[in-house]
Amino acid sequence: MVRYRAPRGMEDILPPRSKTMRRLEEIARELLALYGYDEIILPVMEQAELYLRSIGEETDIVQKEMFILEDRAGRKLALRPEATAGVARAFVEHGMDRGGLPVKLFYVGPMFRHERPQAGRYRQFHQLGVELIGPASPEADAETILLALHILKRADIPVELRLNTVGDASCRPSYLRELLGFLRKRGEQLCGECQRRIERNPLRVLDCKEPRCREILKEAPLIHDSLCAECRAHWEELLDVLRQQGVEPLIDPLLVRGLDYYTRTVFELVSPNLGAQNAVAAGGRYDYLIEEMGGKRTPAVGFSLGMERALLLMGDRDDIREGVYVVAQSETARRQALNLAMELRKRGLRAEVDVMRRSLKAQMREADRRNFQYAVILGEEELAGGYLTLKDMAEGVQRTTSWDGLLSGNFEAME
RNA sequence: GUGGGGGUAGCUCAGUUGGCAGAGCACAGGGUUGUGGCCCCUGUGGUCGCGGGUUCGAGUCCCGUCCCUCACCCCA
Repeated sequence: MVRYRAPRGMEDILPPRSKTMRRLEEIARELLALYGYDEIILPVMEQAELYLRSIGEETDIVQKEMFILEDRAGRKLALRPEATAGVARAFVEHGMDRGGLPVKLFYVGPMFRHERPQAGRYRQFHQLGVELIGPASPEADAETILLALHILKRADIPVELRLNTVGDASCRPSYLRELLGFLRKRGEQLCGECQRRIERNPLRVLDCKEPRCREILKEAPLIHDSLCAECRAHWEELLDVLRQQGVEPLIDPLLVRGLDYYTRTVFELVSPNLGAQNAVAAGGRYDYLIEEMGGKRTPAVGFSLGMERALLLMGDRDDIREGVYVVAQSETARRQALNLAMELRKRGLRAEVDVMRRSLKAQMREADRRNFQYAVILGEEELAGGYLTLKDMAEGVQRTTSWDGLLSGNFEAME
């Protein structure tokens, strides 16, 4: 009987999954270096108000999904539901613009949302995210999208790019008025949830999945018809740059993201193999967030990638045969086996010895099961004769060798 | 928060009309005194999610509860 369980929605990531997760992270880190991003390591908690201000008070994340706790002084802290707000806060707090723009940052780590767990959705999950702070250009949007695509491609995860624009402060308000007018007129026919959303967050009505809502929304005014000249130009240039890079986005005029801070570009990288939670990575532009955090008006764009979701689409790689398992037959041999293993390790080789005090046969089995390339046998005969037996575990052949020969890396001359 | 499907060995799952709790895999030991994989034998391992009820008897029927899972909502 199990006495304790991991908290609901919080998963233990065991080997070999943990290895695969590390592999994904390494792939990303490698590319991030090539694109010129440096890591920022943030606290996993922030003052709760930070999220109200940045993500939006009416969003579900803030309304019902935050883990909130009080410190001893009575300050309300929230476990971070996402990291962009924290990056923006740190950027402002440390005056990071003083070293010149752009500032290119990435982060990796756990996020927390108190939701009902589901496939690809956890209460603690890991995101790897990128923030490109400073540029207002569509090329910047394109670069972050291309980077996200690049990472996923390297990880062998096929995705589709869904793209939209949500306008900015100069065109969104008038569009919202227009949309609101439409929704109020047709509100009766919408689902109950949408009727509530009309007043609280009308944009969200757009991506309702109810068939009858979708039907009505076909006639809804689209932001694309209301974009200001700047937003339109930005949008078209972005499409242009992406296409030039061989990326054909799926333009989804109804794509709206759940965070209030987005302006202009929003995107999702979705996989058809994920079930309902199909976004592996998502992001967008947030030109006012830094200012909202008390900094100078600084445009920025970024995305975050759900590691668990990516992991769902990655297989665990088979371990390749590697290293030396030192098999010892007698008690005295065990001491020497440990010595040999230590010497091999000092030379940078994977080397292990039996610590379960098991039989030679069991040690051989272990060497095989743990995918060692070689077993070195230190038995009675070897001790007496002052030599070692080296066995190639894949080929099944063995020969004698000397301690020195082994340490000098002389594995190759096997028959 | 709402709905569907599930909780039996470490894992994947059988378990007939209520009648002694099983298989495969994994793990451990062995198969003529040192040698892994294939094969064979043996073994370890279950308060059948938890609590109550019905019954001579409950994994099985009833009630409650917790958890997992999928979907809605929302999102990475």
